[in-house]
Amino acid sequence: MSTYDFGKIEEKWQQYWRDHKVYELNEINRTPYYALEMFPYPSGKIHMGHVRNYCIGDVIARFKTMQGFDVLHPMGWDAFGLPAENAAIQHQIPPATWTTSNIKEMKEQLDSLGLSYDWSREVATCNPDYYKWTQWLFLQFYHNGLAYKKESRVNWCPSCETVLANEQVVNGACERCDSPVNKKELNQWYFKITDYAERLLDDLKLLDGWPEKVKTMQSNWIGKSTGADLLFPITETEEKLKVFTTRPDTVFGATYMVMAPEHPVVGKLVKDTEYEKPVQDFIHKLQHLSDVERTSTDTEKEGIFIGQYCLNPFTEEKIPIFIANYVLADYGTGAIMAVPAHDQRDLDFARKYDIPVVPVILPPEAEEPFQVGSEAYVGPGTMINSDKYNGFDSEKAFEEICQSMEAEELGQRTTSYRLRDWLLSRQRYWGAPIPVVYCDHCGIVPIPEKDLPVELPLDVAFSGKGRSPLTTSQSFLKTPCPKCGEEATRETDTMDTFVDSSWYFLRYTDPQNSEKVFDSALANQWMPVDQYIGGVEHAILHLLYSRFFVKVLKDLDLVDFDEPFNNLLTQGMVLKDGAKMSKSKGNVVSPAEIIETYGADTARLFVLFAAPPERDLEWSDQGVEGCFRFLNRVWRLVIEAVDESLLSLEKDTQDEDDKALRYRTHYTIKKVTDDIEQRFNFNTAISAVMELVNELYKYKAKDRSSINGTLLAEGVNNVVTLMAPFAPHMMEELWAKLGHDDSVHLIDWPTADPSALVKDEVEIVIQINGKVKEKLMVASGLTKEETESHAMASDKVKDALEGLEVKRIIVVPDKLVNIVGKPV
RNA sequence: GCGGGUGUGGCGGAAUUGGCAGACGCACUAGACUUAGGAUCUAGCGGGCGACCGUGGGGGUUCAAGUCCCUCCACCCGCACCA
Repeated sequence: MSTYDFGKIEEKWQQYWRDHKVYELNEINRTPYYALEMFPYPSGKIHMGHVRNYCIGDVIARFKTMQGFDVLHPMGWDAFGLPAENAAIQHQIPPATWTTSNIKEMKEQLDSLGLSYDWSREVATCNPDYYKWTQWLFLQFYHNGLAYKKESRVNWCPSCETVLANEQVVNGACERCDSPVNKKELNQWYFKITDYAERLLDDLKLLDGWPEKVKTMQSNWIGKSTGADLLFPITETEEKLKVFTTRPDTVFGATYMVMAPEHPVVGKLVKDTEYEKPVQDFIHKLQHLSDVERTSTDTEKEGIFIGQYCLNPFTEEKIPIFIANYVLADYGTGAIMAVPAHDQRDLDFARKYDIPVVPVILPPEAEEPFQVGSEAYVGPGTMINSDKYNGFDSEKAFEEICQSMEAEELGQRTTSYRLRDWLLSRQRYWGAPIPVVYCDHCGIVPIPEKDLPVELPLDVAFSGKGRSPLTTSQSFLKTPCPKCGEEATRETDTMDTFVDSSWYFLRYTDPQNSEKVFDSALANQWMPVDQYIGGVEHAILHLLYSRFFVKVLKDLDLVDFDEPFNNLLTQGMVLKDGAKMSKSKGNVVSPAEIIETYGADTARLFVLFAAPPERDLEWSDQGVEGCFRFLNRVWRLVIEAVDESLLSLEKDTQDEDDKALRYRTHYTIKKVTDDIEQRFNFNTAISAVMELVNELYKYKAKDRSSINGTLLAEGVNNVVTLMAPFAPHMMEELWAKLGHDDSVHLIDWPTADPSALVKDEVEIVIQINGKVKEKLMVASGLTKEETESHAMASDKVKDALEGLEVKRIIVVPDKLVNIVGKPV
């Protein structure tokens, strides 16, 4: 008997699929289905997270193909980014060389898993024929007022004289030279994603196929809050301080003001006063802290009075202005009215600096006089200490105060979003150059479309120091102004790699188009993506940016849909010993080694079997062994059945065993189909096939005369068919051994015969007071009354009811009877 | 801090709509075959002698709770320049 030689089989079928272009898609004849997995950053080697992600996608793609769809299943490379530039600095390898060789290596590893990609559509974001269109899209944003420049702060290493990514800042110090990191103001490009905040929020309700948790996270990230902008006159100046508050109803309790230390007006207010020096010292001290650290409640609230006062227009009282660490410049107006009685952060601050705390809302069960304790009251209630609004319900006061404030031009109702505009400038080399020049005469001039792409130059130095390698390239830096022809300077910043990945799924629909970003008809035909699969760590940024891009493209009439991804599956992490696999923890399992030892089919089966896709997966070497054993069991089942000529045995009658086998076969078809299609529960799909295999072994072991070859063949063929998406190489081989001459991946997915699923008898459970006392086999489909009389007729039940008075009987037909009894 | 999630045998997990907790697999134990077994096959496998007890802890709703409600605890992930 032939043994399972996975190495040979996998190589053979991968070759076959390539030679026969099994997964290349040219014209569409059937219903289109777009299956997409998040493309990887080409770090050089695939890790188990990739294996998991791509195996999930591959099962879906193969399954949908067998169900009769024309499936688009492409792969590519998110190829720009920081690691390539680090490699260039460390080893003096050009980023392009490093990236290209990584792509080659990773592609071989992906192929070794037997994934059904249409490689003819491969894209890499670092190729000029891709980033040409990234630049083109930037220009469309620019021309439509969606790209603009403003000052923004970056992490700055004074020793390397370079900008650092958050990731490169370790405990406030530069990861390379350990110097303390500063902040520096730079003029940078932004996309106006905030213009789309409302639509990005609203359209979440179109996304029925997204996990609730991802929608919630996006909604919270956008962070819509309604409230009011209020104007507080600053005494002794003509200035007014604008604050955003979600609680205009608490304005009578505002006893001080706080501005963000970076607020542009702060400098003006303290200029040439005794407060100037301490304020500047305070600002300096905050510089190395991140927003998370600054606003953490673990961090003590700290602030400083800046020597100025505001007039609270409602109470007419003079209240002091502070700057403090807990107010952020980017949110709202960068300044708040502080109401210590009704905001915990304000209360903590007020207590520390001895500022009056005036309650203005009485909690429902509290009584006057009301004292604020250590906790601020943030709920609704009855207005107090609020002049003519006293006694109002706080929600009503909210409305009245807003109206009065608008009438007296003291402010207006507004909506504020936590979402900030998208900063896309990166002071890096390995990214798509931002296609603009700066001309002394004409200012900012976009590169004309015909001159795209603006290619990355090769005459650059990688030192890890200085503003960006691009500033060292003379061939790149100077160029004639497209408008006036005078010498101008190119923008040396490149784009955030999230820009590249916000539209790659559109390029796959028309990857070789050299005339257009993509053909709209093709995009409209394939998009939205039917199933998108990737890590939950992308739940916010990548997915939000992609949604934003599609909405802009819709407004530009390039596409006719609103959302990029109809269905989203977020897979969990791969863990070992309870922790994420990482080099530093030394708990990495290399996919290549697993494939070498057990074959790709075993590796695939394990990552799909060990946990449902949404949950974290705990790696287990022994679990891998188990999957390998199961595949061997399938192999022997088929080979033995063929070798012993069992599949052609004839038998006219059908006995109980035959019926049971047929039921099991069709039950498994239904179960596997449902599990893949409706729940993505590949683990339970696989375990259902395991059960069928166990049944088939038992059946096969019977005397030859009692074996129905047709039913056995039906079972065996279905095992191979149902397993085809999971273990594609072995099933292809077994399919051939079963005498078929077509590819198992191109046959029709089986459907269960409903007649085989009808059961004559069912087991019902009899409970007394919720405890199981008896199990009975009864005919299926009985009425409640019939079921109840079966239950009451049981001797065990009669015994158990001894001394009990029956109060109630609950009957769930075909399932359960619960008799509620009470001691007499 | 803010936001999201998870918690079931020795382990990974199953229980899809509130209806038999522990499917399937791993590990383990015993046996068979065998020169040998890290192959394969057979049987057992939550705890307790038992009545019973068991789904992170406590409380509740219900004839019935892993599933619904309240509360507490533990752990994990994201936080805008990693991708």
